[in-house]
Amino acid sequence: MDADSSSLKTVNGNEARTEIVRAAAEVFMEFGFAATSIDAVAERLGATKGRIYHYYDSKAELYFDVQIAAMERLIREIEPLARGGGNAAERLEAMALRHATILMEDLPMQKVAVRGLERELLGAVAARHAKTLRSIIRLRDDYEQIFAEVIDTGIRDGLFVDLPPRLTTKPFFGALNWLTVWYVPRRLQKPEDIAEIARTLTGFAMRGILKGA
Amino acid sequence: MDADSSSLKTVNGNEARTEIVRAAAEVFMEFGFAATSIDAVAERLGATKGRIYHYYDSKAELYFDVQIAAMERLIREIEPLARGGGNAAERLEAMALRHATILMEDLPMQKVAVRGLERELLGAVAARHAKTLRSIIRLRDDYEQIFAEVIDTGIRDGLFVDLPPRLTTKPFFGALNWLTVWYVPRRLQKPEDIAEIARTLTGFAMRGILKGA
DNA sequence: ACGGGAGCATACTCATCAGTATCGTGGCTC
DNA sequence: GAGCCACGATACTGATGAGTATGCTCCCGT
Repeated sequence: MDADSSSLKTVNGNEARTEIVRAAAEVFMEFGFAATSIDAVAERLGATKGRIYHYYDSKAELYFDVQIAAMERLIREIEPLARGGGNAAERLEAMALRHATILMEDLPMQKVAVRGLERELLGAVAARHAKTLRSIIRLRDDYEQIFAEVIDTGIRDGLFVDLPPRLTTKPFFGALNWLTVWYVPRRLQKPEDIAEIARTLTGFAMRGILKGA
Repeated sequence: MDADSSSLKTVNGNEARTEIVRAAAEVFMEFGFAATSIDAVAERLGATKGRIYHYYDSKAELYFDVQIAAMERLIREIEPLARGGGNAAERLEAMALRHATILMEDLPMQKVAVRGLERELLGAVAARHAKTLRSIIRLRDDYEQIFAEVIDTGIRDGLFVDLPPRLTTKPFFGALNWLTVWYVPRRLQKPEDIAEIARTLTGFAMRGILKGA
C-alpha cells in the first residue's frame, strides 16, 4: 500500500538502513544527538557520509529511526506478555523481566530511546519533523499504556498498592530503566549475568508495587 | 604562573558566578551540554558572552560548576541524615525523601547533575580537564557511598533484602532519580504536591528494599 | 555490450559557535 | 580629579560539521 510512507529514498535499502541504524545507535549512545557527527557514524560504518545521506535526509531522521526501532522491539515483545496468562502480578513481572533484559541486550538502541527526545531536539528540529516526532511520542505512550493497564488491573484486584497508577508507573520504570545509566556490558561473563541483573531489578520493582501481605 | 586553585579569574566574583551558574543550569537542562551555546546562556542572563567569559574560561568549566553545585547541596543535606537517629530503615527513608525533594526543588541543576558526565564530554574534553573531572566523579562516588553504607548496615541488621548492596542501590536510586526524566514543574499547586510525589517515590523505593515481614 | 540507475565516494558550501582581542565605563582609592 | 581596574560589551577568528553537488562504478535488464 505504500509507495513511500516513510521517507525511504531508495527501493530496496532496508537492510542497508538497518546496518546504518545499528552503527548510528552506537555513536548516538556514546555522544548524544548533538555531539554526534554524521561523519563519525560513517566512520564507524567504515564508509563516508555519502552512504548515509543516500538513505537518510537528515541526522534527525536517522536519530528518529533508532528510536523507532527500539520502541518497536519493546512493544513487539512485551505486548504478548501483557495479554498472557496469570494474574496482573504475574504478567507484570514477566513484562518487567523481559523489558530489563531487552535493555541490556540492545543497549545502544535502547539507551538512545530511553534518553528519549532530548530537549535539544524539540526546540531545534520540531517544526520540520513534527509528524515523525508525534508518531514517536505516540509509540512511547502506547508502550507505557501497556504497563499502565496491567498495573491498573492489579490495583483494582487489590494486588498492588492503592496509589495513583500514573505515579506508580513512574518509579517502576525508573528502577528498571535506570540501568541504562549504570550498566556497562562486560566482556566475558555475559549470558547468565544479564539474567541475574534482570531478576534483581524486577524483584525490586515488584516489591515496590505489590501490596504487603 | 598562577597560584589560584579554582580557575576563578576575578577576586570577588562569587555571587556573579552563582547567578551565571543558575542561568547555565536552566539552559543546560533544556538542551544538554553540546547543544547549549554560551550565547544562549548569556541571553538568558540578559547579557553577552563577555560577562560569562569574564568569570569562566570555557563552557566545560561552567558545566562542571553546575554539577559541583548540585552535588554539594545533596551531600550537605543528606549526610547529616545518614548520621541521624533511628535504625537503617528510618535513616534511609529520611534520606530518600530529602533526596527526591531536592531534585524537584533544584530541578535544573539536579537534572544536569543526574544526567551526569554525558559521554559527549569525556571523549571531547577529558584531557584538558582531567583534574576537575576526577573531582566530580569523586563527589558523585562519595554521595553514593553515603547511601551504600546505610544500606549495608540495613542488610547486616536483617532489615533489608539480602542481595548484593551495589545491585540494590541501583534500582533504589533509579526509582527516585527517574523523576528528573518525567517531572515537569507545574505552575500553581506546587508546595504540597512536591511533598506527595516525594513520599510516593520514597515509599516505592523503601518497599523495594525492605525485607518482607 | 550498452544504456541507465542504484549505491556510494569526493569535494565543495555555508552556518554556527567556542574562544579571543579589544575597547568603553563606572566606581574606587589616593 | 586622576589614574586604575573590575566588569562587561562588541567585534573579530577559526574550526567543525550539516547538508549538497557531482562524479565514479558496478550491476541489471534488454
